[in-house]
Amino acid sequence: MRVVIATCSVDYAGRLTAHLPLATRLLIAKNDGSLLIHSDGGSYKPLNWMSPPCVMTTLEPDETAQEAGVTELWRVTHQKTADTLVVSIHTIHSDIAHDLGDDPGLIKEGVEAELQRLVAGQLEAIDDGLSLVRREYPTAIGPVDVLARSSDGTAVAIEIKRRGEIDGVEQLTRYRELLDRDPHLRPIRAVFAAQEITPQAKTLAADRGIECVVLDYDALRGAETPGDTLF
Amino acid sequence: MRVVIATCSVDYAGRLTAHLPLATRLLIAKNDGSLLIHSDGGSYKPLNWMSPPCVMTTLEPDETAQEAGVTELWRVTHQKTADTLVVSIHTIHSDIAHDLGDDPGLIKEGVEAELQRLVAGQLEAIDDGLSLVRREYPTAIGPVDVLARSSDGTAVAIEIKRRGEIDGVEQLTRYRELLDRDPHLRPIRAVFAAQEITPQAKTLAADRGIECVVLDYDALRGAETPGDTLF
DNA sequence: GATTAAATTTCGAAC
DNA sequence: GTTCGAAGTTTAATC
Repeated sequence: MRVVIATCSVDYAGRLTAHLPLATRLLIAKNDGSLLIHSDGGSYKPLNWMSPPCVMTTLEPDETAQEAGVTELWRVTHQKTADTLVVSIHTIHSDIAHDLGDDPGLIKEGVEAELQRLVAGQLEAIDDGLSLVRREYPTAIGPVDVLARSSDGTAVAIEIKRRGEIDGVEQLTRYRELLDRDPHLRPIRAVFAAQEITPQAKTLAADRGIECVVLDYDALRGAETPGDTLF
Repeated sequence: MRVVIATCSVDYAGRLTAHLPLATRLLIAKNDGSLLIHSDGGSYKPLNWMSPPCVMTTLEPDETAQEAGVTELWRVTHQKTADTLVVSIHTIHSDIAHDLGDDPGLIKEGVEAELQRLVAGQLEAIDDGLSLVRREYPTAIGPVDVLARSSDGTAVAIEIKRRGEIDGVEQLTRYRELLDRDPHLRPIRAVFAAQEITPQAKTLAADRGIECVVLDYDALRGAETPGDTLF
């Protein structure tokens, strides 16, 4: 990896055409040929970048460019897509190279899968009297997160999201439509459960006759007893 | 901005819980307190990060940590959400600081808005005999990209995407449903236009009686005459 | 390999 | 300030 702080301008041509005016920025050249251009702000997204697989070549600026103050030209190209990124470097303030080696990678937990597992084990968080039929209940267009039965025997399709948005309601609507064709399941009750639900999603759900439940992750986690994980 | 190459392990607790085992990585501390942790691979997304607004503090490792080889501890916290990122540094290989100043920002062109403008000006790319009613035709749930009329007077709702996926078909379906309630427009013909359309989106569109058109961006751009931009 | 859904998404605009 | 859709999205899972 090579890390450079330089005053430069940047041009990109690919999915779109973009230009960065002359300024001082952080350039990160990774071993796979990819390049990131960061400013001292914004979030983790670079101002501009080139994704691997790609190749970086350093070239001499032509006379016109030299007169404009360009001392070095970096050209990064993606062979397949013909995307090209050109960095016109005026001044290099710092230039560091270091071999990082492979990274063991991120170990994470606590995402949607766990939320689904928690809800499946504590259906009372959705409604009283529900019993689990199965998680990831298959349909022609993909599995429903949870299928359950109410105490009166009605089938309940539950879609679980971390953030409930309009797309999730659409997804659940499609599942319900398919499940409703099964005479053993019809009529389906549909529940949209998420840690947070946008107002628009709530409105659409209400319009479609879909119930909304806001989940409390900490409460679900806290209520889980060690024994629950055995089932 | 401070740029450090260090052998470290990282722990994050917030939306999820995550851990990075000991390895050599690039640490970028931006002026707004945010921190990025990059490996020598992957795309532009860091292995781990903390988004602004947040505060970074450097602390002395306790005795246990020191015995484990930790020479420095960085704690980055987000006040509102209580997210916390802790970097346990064992060895610093490089440590650079540089004031970058504000960035003028990216100038870009060629995104969906332009695609919409091009199609509105060249409705023959959709079908022969169409005439523009208006772009961004308003409905209760948001504007339809383009509303046009066929030569026989039928209203045509056109949804334009760069990449046509199932969501776009759902969106267009909702628009058509609403527009169909207007006696001056009914019955609505719906067209889903995109540079690429996924098979599943095509299938759903066909099932809903929505036409699909694959757009050729370069052709649209090339066919545009200077005069067209006046209208 | 293609496709789909999720992301600690981020980013920008409209309301 | 919220909310919502788009992104040169990226990434992981699934077919």
